[in-house]
Amino acid sequence: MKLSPLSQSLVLHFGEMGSRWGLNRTLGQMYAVIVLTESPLNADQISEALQISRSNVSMGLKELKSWNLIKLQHIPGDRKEYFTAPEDVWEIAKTLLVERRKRELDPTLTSLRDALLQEPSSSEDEYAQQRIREMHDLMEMISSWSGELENMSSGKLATLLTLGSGLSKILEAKDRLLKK
Amino acid sequence: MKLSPLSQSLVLHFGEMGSRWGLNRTLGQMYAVIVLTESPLNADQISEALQISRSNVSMGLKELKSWNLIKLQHIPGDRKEYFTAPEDVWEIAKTLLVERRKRELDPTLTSLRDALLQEPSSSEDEYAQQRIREMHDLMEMISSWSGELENMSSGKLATLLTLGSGLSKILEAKDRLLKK
DNA sequence: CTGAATTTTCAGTAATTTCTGAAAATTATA
DNA sequence: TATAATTTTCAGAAATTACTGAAAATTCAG
Repeated sequence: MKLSPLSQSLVLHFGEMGSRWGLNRTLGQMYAVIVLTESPLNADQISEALQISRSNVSMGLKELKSWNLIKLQHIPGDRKEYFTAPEDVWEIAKTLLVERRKRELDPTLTSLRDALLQEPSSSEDEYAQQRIREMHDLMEMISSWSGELENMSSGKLATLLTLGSGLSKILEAKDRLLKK
Repeated sequence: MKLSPLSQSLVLHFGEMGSRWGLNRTLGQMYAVIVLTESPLNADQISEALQISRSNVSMGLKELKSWNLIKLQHIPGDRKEYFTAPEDVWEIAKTLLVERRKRELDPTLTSLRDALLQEPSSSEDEYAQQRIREMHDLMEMISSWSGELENMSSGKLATLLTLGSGLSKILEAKDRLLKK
């Protein structure tokens, strides 16, 4: 499978961004190819399109599965496994949110909680625990809020995101609103 | 400067998380020490606390400055430069949001826009552009929404985050609410 | 200015991460 | 159940990233 110049350039860009997104270059490239191609792809096609080894593709697919970013499909009469991305980009975004929360927030929340259970052994420790408490409360809020978003329908998410500056106004009015 | 067991264990944790947060181990550790210590720290103290070379600290501080995560202070009678983290963890969170948007979203938005300007040269390209359009619109929304958050006061942000399941209710009522 | 204190830079090295090919494991058809 | 197709694993190699010490640059008190 050969990529068109259009896809090629985006695939390269996703590769460069991959590491910034908590993936890595190959994973970024692989996902770009899968997202941009309408038909389901098998490992050999990905390997050829990106000029990387079959085994590398296998490892990459394993990782993309662990991120829940790809869907496995079977094509009648073909023993190979084929993969697609979800059709709805909102779904993809929500999945990324879930997974990044799991990887970037949850372990730290645990760690902060542990630290709060320790007995402070000096005034320095007391200060540290105070900051730990603040970080913990903040991350807890972000975490539960992100859980909230994860359970919203794409439509509702879109509504929320398009509010723009309306958001502030709504917040000002929220007490009035929630009383009912 | 020697770290207490309490700080030590969190510093190690932040080090491990560093790379997942788009920093790296040393940067994560450095920031943990700075956040958890009440008094401003100079490069030598950080170097000693983390057992890393002075030059490594220098590079790390440069990077933390580029992230706007630390504040430079001068102590009367001392020529060294001292650093602290913002007192308000919400400020830190907002800064992280700004910087990650700049690094993780903005370049891709540019790239997606470029791709949309290309002339599709096949039906495959047309499909690709359709997905690119969806990704672009989504990322644009997230980007401008995050800009919205960046300009909110900590208090308002806290209100928003504590809404929890109230969020959905508010969204349902928003049309009614915004008419006024 | 001068020079001591401090910070920054950077080439080389060390550590980590990613990638490959070969072999092992799994799967599914006949 | 045997075997051919396919996927996965993994040890070593390659590539990338991070770290160090020495030297250069900067800063500032006298």
